[in-house]
Amino acid sequence: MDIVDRKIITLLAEDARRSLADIGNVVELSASAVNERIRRLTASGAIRRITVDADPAAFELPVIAFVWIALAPDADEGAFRSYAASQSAIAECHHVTGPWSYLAKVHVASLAEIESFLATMKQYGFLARTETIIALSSVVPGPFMPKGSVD
Amino acid sequence: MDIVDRKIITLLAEDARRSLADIGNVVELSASAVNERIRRLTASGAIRRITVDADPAAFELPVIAFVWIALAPDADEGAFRSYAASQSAIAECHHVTGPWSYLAKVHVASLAEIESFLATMKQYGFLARTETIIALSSVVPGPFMPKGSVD
DNA sequence: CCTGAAAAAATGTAGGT
DNA sequence: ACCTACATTTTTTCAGG
Repeated sequence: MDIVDRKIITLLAEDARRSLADIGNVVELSASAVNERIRRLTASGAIRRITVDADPAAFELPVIAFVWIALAPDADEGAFRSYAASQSAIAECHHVTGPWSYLAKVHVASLAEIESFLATMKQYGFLARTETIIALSSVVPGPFMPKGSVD
Repeated sequence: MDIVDRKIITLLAEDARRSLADIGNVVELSASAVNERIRRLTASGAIRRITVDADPAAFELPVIAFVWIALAPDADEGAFRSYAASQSAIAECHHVTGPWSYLAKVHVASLAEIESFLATMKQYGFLARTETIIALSSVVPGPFMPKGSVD
């Protein structure tokens, strides 16, 4: 990962459909050299995947919420993790410092859906306590990638 | 936005380099029809951009932090918003319900860098109080897109 | 809004520094 | 590692239903 690799990834982050020739013009390399670098960056895992940033509103998921989670003392941590990974509503979930165990970022259709989302997790026996914060607007929106629902 | 459009975007979210013919096979349309749908979805804003999900570690930004921000009573809200948008460390920033005004997700190289990040915002006169939560690990990682630094 | 085929463009590969 | 040239694949355009 040299400075050119970083530049290439940053250009792709702006627009991953730029041609290799275009990118080559910016970083002063041939299209093949850029291609080979992208291949290496992908193989090494520096590039995880080429993806799409979509509008949550188009998926009728206009509500972003951050949910603090304190896991039930007897909760199966492994089960919680695979549950979180499988839920299409959960865009991110981190184990965090501070008084709560996890922080999840969720995309939902409505406030009512947050309630049923929490109720389901409660039924699974995962939750001790939660606290939900709603995003009213986004100064810096952050990307949205619809997950295929794993039902 | 019908069910086919959603399926196309979801497929692109998994791997935006799939060929139109491939996608067409899945949704049972010709490559041209898929192309035309993607064109429309992009024009309407349902697709914001094709981008890359990168590994923060490759950019030497292994630390994810969530910073709760209470804006100083006399802070220029507009200035804060454009500052937040310009900072490459800030991956997301939302105006939120609850006791804090904003929640920012930041990517940094080290804990020390969080300190200087907060110090800079304090110098600009934006901050009244902040609270920082560190992600210890990520159950569901969430994508990382390097922003070009606007210095 | 779709198909199918032709044209244009981008990507992947080979051989030579 | 990179370049140029070429083969292959993909994307884009367009006539027609």
